[in-house]
Amino acid sequence: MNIGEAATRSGVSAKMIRYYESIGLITAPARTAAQYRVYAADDVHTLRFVRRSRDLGFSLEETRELLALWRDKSRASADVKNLAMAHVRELEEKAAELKAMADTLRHLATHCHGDHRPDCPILADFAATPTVQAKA
Amino acid sequence: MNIGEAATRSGVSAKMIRYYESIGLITAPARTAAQYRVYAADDVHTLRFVRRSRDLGFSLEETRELLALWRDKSRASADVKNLAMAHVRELEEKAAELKAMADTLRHLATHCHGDHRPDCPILADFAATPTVQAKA
DNA sequence: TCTTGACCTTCCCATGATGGGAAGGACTAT
DNA sequence: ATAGTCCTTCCCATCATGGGAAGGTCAAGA
Repeated sequence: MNIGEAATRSGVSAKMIRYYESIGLITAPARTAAQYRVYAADDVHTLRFVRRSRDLGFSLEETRELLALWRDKSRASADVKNLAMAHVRELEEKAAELKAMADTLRHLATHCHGDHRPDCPILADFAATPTVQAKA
Repeated sequence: MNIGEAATRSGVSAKMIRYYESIGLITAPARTAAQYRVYAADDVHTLRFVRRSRDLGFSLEETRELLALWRDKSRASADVKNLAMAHVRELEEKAAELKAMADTLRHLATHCHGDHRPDCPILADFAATPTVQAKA
């Protein structure tokens, strides 16, 4: 099958398939005489794996590791679990960070009338001279 | 004061100050005969405003709007509040998305022994042929 | 006065993951 | 044969930030 069909079947755009190939995430497929890439069903399987990994927020480098583990039939499940749990912690940290930003803003907005008057504690806070604060 | 001092005082790197100027987020300051940028205390104030906005997750374009509102002494607080609340929703959506990813992964990891054996439901899930699923 | 070191300037490049689009060749159905 | 849809490679853009080179400037100390 051509790249278009592989894209449709895997949910990975043709553009991305070529990119993944260029960075060595997936192996280069065979080509027709006219240089068209030719994919097998198994390649679609791999692309779906990548898609799932990306959907769960793994970076391409992490996905590369997961692919290696997937292909290594003798891998230890501990390696996979460690990678996954490290990622879970990253995701949760990031989520907590966003949540904290949202809470701060929501709090400021609570005290903002939200009418035609110019007075607004949100801007007042932004403009306030801050005490030294660390950046996450 | 020179750009280095403005950077230290505002918490915005010199690199970023120049960049913000180049995209018109902040106005170009006066220059010495040797082309050194010269900042006033008020400029540091503006930079701090930008910094605070960025720390709360506003994009540079949103920050541009907030700056305009800040400078417009006759703004309606409703405009500020709307912008802030729209951003709060974005942040909360994003946070929920990350949390969902983390939950899914944590769930998969729960059923993974995490020992020397190769068997691991995490990879098994990744490799499973998915039913059609929408991407967020 | 000269030197040194810390500052400043502009310019280019890199990141991560993705998309847009141009120019040109290949294939398919009418 | 012709149109339309696919494919190819190549370059550019995004978003916000940092790294670093090459070269000019300034202040302090010998």
